[in-house]
Amino acid sequence: MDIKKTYSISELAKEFDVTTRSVRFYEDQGLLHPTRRGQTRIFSSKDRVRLKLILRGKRMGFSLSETKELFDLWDETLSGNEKQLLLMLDTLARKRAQLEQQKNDIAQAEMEMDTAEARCREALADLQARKRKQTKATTKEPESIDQK
Amino acid sequence: MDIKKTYSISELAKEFDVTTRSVRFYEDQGLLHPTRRGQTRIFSSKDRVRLKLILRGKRMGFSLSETKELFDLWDETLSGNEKQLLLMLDTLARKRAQLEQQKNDIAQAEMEMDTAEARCREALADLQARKRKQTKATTKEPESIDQK
DNA sequence: AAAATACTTTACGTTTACGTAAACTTTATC
DNA sequence: GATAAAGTTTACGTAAACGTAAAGTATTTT
Repeated sequence: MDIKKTYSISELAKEFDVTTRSVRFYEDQGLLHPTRRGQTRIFSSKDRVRLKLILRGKRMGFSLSETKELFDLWDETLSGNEKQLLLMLDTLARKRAQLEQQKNDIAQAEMEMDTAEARCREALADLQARKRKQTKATTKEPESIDQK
Repeated sequence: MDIKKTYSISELAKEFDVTTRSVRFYEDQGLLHPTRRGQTRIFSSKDRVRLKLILRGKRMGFSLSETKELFDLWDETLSGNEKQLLLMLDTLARKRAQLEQQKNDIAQAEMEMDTAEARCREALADLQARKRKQTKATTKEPESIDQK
């Protein structure tokens, strides 16, 4: 059970650091389904979870429509007929493959960042060694810690 | 050392499964820097590597301009002054943090997919158990695999 | 009750990452 | 040397994901 049952648009916006405009847009696109009290939107904790999923999806490079497809598929799956269930399993498998690819990409990127960082540190060490030499050579100037 | 020294636009496009339009666009945005023989673009193996990086970046949810920033920063870093080196190290650290976040996101997503899949399989098993019962109960009608 | 605050709809604007078409040139092939 | 294949520029079109402004309503605070 979540702490609260319902949320206003600005509560959600603040919590997840998005604009209310975005939240309304997600509703427009059929990703969120707040009820209304008069005109005012009332978001359920299900909506809250979905917003979290939307944003995670974005960080993972998923488009809104991809995320929507997943939501819709899941909703249909809950209605429980066999075809939907099989379709969902299939989709899950495909998404898993995607995640594997992303993990590979990340691992590669990390390796390259390792070597990039190493090179940077080498170059830095070089520069600083040279600086020390220069300082020794010209002992008269003490402003060796020169920044600007 | 790579197999080849230079590449045509369509070679690269084919190898990485993008359109030539995209490749030209990446050049336009300053991410690739082919030389010319007359009008024709000639891509170096450095360009090839960069194209690979562009596409990986996209899979990881990076925009072209983010990727370009990294390229530019790296080029400047190679010019070797201390400020650039420190800036690069800083940027690398920030990117690492981003990758950590993505790894968390992926781990979360995988967990949720695990439970989703489990539920699917349960539901499927349920349905199939019921089907078997029905078949036993009403042995007279063989059209128990009712679909429509 | 007036003012401030929060929320609403409507609608046009913007950026990103290309697609698509037109009209032309260069290079390879028969 | 014709013709096909691959490449080029120019330029307009488009979908996604909001930003931003306008103009109104509802609620809360003073």
